[in-house]
Amino acid sequence: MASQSSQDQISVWRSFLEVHSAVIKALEKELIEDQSFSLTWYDVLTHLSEAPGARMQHQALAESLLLSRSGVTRLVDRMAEAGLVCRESSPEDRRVSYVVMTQPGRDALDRASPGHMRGIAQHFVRYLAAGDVALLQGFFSRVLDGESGG
Amino acid sequence: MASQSSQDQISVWRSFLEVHSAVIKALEKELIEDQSFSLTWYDVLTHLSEAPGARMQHQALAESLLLSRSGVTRLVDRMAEAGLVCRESSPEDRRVSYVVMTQPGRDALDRASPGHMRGIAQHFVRYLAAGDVALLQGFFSRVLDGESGG
DNA sequence: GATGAATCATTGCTTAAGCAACAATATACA
DNA sequence: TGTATATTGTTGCTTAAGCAATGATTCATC
Repeated sequence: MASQSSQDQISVWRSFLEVHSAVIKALEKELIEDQSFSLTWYDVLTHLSEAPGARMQHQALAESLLLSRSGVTRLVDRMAEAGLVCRESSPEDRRVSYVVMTQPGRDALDRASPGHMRGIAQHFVRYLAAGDVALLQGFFSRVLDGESGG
Repeated sequence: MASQSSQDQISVWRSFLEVHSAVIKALEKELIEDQSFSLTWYDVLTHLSEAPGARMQHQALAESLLLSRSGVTRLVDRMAEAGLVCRESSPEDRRVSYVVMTQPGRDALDRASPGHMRGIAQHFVRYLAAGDVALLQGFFSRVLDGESGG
């Protein structure tokens, strides 16, 4: 039971990185083959679908997606051109503009979702042993709590 | 013990993504502030330092770093310009060129390493509870075995 | 030994992201 | 009220990555 050496811990970190890269690549590939859009687009649609009115400010979207504001501006440009979202300016605060999911956006998400869920199951979830879920979630939550605060 | 719902599993996946993004950003920021180079450069130096003769083919480096060959070509261009690595062509196979760590590269890695290790400890490892290491490593290994094979 | 297929690194082109600077608007406070 | 400060989204510029095509070389098979 000598599994707390510094080497082991670094090794866990490295494996974490490798797993991320491998799984992301597999999922992205599938998503692009099936629906010809990226994981980022999927993320945008998911976040919008969960927001009240399927609408979010650029700022909030950037925070949720962990992207910069300028990144979101261009991302929304592309998705709007593809018809999946549109912009609406706020009457209350004329600086803000909302990103709103369109019906085609909803449809695209509905089409992509089952396959993507299957992909997550196949490339990630299926390797979880009984009891892993709770433990991993605990660990991840501690990281996120600790890192967001400081 | 009802912790195996599909929702929980998806939630673990999402948390995984968030943790990756948050921790990577923190580490990258520190590394750039302290040593003015990126996590990718650090990775290159680490892989080289662990390779026999501190040398690797582009191809092998690309596989280790999970990058494309063209990406590695340009990455090595930049690092060579900074003096941290150099190229050596193989006398046996004149197609291949090795990437070799220089002494400045070694020095840079030695300078960066302690701080980066501290960063990994602070932003990631310190949230590991007793027993998490073995369990996480088990999970990650299963993913990597499964995904590399198919 | 010669020719076709495979492998290695590189290059041109495209895409996507970040930072810093900006303009428009809102808020604070005096 | 008026002026300084902060916030929101956008734009210019830079950086880094991938794909597909290329050239050089090696391998395989006849």
